[in-house]
Amino acid sequence: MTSGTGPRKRDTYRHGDLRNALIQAGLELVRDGGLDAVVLREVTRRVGVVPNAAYRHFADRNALLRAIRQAALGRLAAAMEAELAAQPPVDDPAASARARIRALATSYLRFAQAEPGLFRAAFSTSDMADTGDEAAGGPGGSTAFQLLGAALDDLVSTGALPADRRPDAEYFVWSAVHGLAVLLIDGPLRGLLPVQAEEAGERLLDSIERGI
Amino acid sequence: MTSGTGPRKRDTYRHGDLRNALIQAGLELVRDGGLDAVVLREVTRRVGVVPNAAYRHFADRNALLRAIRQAALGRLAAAMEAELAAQPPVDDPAASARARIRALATSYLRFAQAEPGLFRAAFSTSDMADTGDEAAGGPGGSTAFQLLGAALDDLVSTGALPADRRPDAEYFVWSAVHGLAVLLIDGPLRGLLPVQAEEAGERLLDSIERGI
DNA sequence: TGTACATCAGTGAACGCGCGTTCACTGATGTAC
DNA sequence: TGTACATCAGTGAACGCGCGTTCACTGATGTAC
Repeated sequence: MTSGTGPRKRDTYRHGDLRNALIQAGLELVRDGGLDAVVLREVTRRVGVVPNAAYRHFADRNALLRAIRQAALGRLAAAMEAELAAQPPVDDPAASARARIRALATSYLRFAQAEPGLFRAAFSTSDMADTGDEAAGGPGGSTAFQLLGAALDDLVSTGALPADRRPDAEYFVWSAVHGLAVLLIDGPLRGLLPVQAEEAGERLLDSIERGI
Repeated sequence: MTSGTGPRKRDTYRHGDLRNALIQAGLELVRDGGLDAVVLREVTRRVGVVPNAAYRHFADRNALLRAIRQAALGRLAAAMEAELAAQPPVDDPAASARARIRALATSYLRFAQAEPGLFRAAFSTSDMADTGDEAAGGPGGSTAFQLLGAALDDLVSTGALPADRRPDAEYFVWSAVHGLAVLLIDGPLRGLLPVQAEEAGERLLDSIERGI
């Protein structure tokens, strides 16, 4: 056992990857306390570094907050990409595109339920005078929105969706899915079991496919 | 002109309605700073009262925060009720129920755009260890959700919506509308003019009616 | 109508606290010769 | 391979600040007689 819980002991004077370590510790705090819980001193404490060491890597607390939020967005995108990659191949290209949309929505909802703290932080704005920084993508580099847009494009190119209904369809789909996610974690549907949530997601997707 | 800006001068020793005044001042702070901006000392400062006076009316800062959040929810519900009341009468009862749903959705989206601070606060949860208090209604006493449910019920009773599609329909409708609201104030659709937002709302409602 | 009194809303002063940020520093690391 | 040196990541100490909350108080108001 080389490391327990609590602040890690460094054997080197330099940390090596402090910037990243601070973000990870920040995510941990966000997980069960929201962005408000990201107290600069507590973040550095967890990493086992003196408070002002953070200033080597972030201009101020706000910059750290922004980086953490971006990281949360990145995790969401990564979860969606992973689900997409795990999808079994489907012969019919139209069915494939439809399945991808369902996979994206499902993983979105699952992430929200599994990581409500990160999910909320990813979409929180009231803090950090939001200097319009863009959403972070996953390892593949695509944001959640872009993944959805691509799947909808395929739906059109396979003829499964009339081209005149394509414009802005991602806004409708994303709105519905995001709205359900909010209901599930903070609204009247909070407390639903994962299975029930999955089912609610399926029914929502039926409605979406009808409505699109 | 009996009162200017800044802390009000009281002519009586007692305030008379301090509890309510604190909530109103809190809403003002929330409007452009989010719930984080609701600093107990600042709230009392604005009302022209000493900080600890707040403790006559709220157990602690968190209780004040909860009351403010409830008030924000109440304002939303009130806006929706008002829009409903302003609706011209329609002969066909099915058309009337549909119109009411559109009116509710429209006012919801309008409120989000006009009062993003209050809207976010109304649905924020990360703060204040949320001891499951229920959503506040408008003057009529109904919450946003209940108003929507009633309109959907009417859609069924007029035969415009098959009864087997009724269950949980409000979740779908609310999800989509709430999701769009979030897109409009914090997402990629932020910055849309009110007219454009109105149009996006209309198109979303077309999709919803198709999908429901 | 007048007086005595209890209530309790708001006062005034103070507390300890942890925060974000600044400064001048130190010493491990990587590079040039 | 060995030495001198510049870099700059992390240190240590300190700052001023405004916060939430507590305490014992005061005096306007409403009520009982």
